[in-house]
Amino acid sequence: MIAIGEASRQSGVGIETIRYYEREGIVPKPARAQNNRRLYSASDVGRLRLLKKCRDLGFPLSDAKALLDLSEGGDEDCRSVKEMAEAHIANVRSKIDELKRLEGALSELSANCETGNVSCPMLARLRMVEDI
Amino acid sequence: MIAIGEASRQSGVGIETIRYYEREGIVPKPARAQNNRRLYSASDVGRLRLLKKCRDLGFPLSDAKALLDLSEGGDEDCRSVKEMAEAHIANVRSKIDELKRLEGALSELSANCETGNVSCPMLARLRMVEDI
DNA sequence: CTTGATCCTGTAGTAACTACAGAAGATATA
DNA sequence: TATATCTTCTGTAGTTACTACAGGATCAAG
Repeated sequence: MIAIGEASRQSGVGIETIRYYEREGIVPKPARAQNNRRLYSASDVGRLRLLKKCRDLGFPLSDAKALLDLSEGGDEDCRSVKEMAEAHIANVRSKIDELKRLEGALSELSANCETGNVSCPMLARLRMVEDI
Repeated sequence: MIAIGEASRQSGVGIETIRYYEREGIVPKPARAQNNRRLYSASDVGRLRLLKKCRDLGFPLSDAKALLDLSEGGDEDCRSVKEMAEAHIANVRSKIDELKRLEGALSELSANCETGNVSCPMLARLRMVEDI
């Protein structure tokens, strides 16, 4: 059983975030030592690591929690996992598209901007762009 | 001079958001009718549209405000505009990369998940992934 | 025994909105 | 004219997912 700092190091989840997950009921309340400090087991750390991975993959915390619950439940309903993942993939793809268009628009704007100009043509363009 | 609902329609900025921008000092306080309702001019709407564009391009509100101020100021300092845009482009590019890796990881996970399975292999994988 | 690291609880702040509640005025229809 | 439905007003609180204190207790090392 390890303290919260070590659990944070091993899981990659910040100390304050671990306590926040506990407050929100995302993870169960951990054991406590006589001195009232939180004590984490290997499986507690495992839970935190799974949460971290889901969050890094961009799942909202609510989905991450659902995934965690499924993974605890034993009778994991594969369909809902797959559905969640696929909805999320679609999401990610449209975000990529959006950002690509954005990148194009921005670099075009920036290219037209000669450093040193007093009246900035980039702002002028910005005022007119319709096709973002 | 138009009411806030019409200004919202013409600018694409939500009514509550317009009032929020006003509270935060992002846009100047508009004129008021005798009945105390806000009245917007064409240039008020123009300001809102510029803000909308900046926000759609992903600039944080603080940058959007700076851009707006520059565009009002007449003596627009082109350099700071260009710098802002370029910092933002770098940002956008790294976000795209991140999302692409993410998309790969997710679709690999999802592909390994046969709908109907009781014990979901995707969750098993999720528990092990290191290379996000 | 003192220093510094770690931990505790509880509260408040962050970004950028969004969503009410409750009241007043405006517009359209019967 | 009465009624009903919109739109707007102010002010406050909620959202997401943390992050940052403040003020105090405890622990480990020298």
